[in-house]
Amino acid sequence: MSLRSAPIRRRLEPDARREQILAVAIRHFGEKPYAEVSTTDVARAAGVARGLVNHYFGTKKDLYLEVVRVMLTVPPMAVAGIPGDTPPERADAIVGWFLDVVSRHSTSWLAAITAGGMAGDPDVDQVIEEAVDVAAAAVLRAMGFGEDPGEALRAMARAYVGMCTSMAREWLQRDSLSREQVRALLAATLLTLVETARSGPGGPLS
Amino acid sequence: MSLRSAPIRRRLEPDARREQILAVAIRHFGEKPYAEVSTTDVARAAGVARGLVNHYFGTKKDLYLEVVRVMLTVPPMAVAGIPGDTPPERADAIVGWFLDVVSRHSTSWLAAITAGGMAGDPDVDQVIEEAVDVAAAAVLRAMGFGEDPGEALRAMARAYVGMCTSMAREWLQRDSLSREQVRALLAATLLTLVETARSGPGGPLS
DNA sequence: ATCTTTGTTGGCGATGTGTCAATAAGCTCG
DNA sequence: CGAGCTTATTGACACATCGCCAACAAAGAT
Repeated sequence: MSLRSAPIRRRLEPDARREQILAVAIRHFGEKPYAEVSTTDVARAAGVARGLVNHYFGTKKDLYLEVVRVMLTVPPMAVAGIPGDTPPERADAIVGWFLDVVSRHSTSWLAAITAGGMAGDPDVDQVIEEAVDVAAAAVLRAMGFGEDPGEALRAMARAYVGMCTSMAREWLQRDSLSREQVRALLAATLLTLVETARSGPGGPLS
Repeated sequence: MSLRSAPIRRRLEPDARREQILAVAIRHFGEKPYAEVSTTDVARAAGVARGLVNHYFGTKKDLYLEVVRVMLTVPPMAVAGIPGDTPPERADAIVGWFLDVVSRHSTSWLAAITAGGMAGDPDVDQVIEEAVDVAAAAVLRAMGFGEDPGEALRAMARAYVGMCTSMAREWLQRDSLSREQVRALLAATLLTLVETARSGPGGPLS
């Protein structure tokens, strides 16, 4: 019998093992909610003792944080390469780019971004907020604002990104909107944002 | 010694007891993330055996669902009473009303709405989506659309509500925007939405 | 072939959760 | 006023998961 009921234990480079476990964890957390994924599941699926998961990632939440971090990491993109001279053209271009990126990673990206809080956990929140902030900054840069557009403008851009994710959900998950509908409204909203911001940089009349 | 180290067991009406436990649970889930709240905590704070919590609410998740449901249940409001004749006036009014409601329950409301998924749990998602849907419908009604504005429009309104919550966060939690800034951008965005929707009801040119 | 390093394992203790039979609080009726 | 009854409430049991750590062994070094 060549049946190896006891799979010989194999020794991997730390980086390789870590990455392998992380890959398994990403798949699991993408399919089931946090609470329904046990480290035992991940360990078994990775063909590894549960203790090893803790060894590499510490806490279960730490593992989850790493997963979300990876899921939300998008190619920093070439903002400089956004085409168009007029604001409407540039708005169209950046929205189109955003929709391309999101639709490419659709399931995992949306799963991570809508994890929006894991019921208010500060650490998870922070990771997500950082990702949103990066996206918001990219949008502002692409729309011609400098490297430091001011806190108020960044806040508005973050809220705009919030609307973008909501619309992406409607398009990709609920299928209640077409890509064109999403594109049209997001582009128009972005222009409204820019306009409103320009008319009252520190708030209306302040 | 009048010290009662063993507080005599009190018998309450089921409704009263249920409501009392729920109140305690609301406070706890509003302060700490789901995972860090144990049913033992809730039971002890309510001066009750842990088993009783399960007796009244079933699972811990069921309890949490009830909490979120209560937190997101906003007075159905008098949408009919929204003042203003022109769209800009009505937009201003409804945004103002929304901001009033949110700021009144600020912490608990935001905690519930940003629980956005409890890391992807379908049940929690559904409760939140229902609340968002109700809010979206109210906005559309107030803006003069009929009782059945069509699926596409409802989807856009839901995404708009998503932006509203993002901006509420920026205002109430991060303090990065003033109420006036939030009001101005949300009102302008709402007008843009209405305009975009009217110019292409089934999507641009469809 | 033996030593050394360190990736890996398996189990212990603690904590949290759902369930259920046993208990007693408070009302009713004799 | 006391016995009986209903049922709100308790306490403990069984099970699952988690973080930790000492012991083990795979693969390169000597």
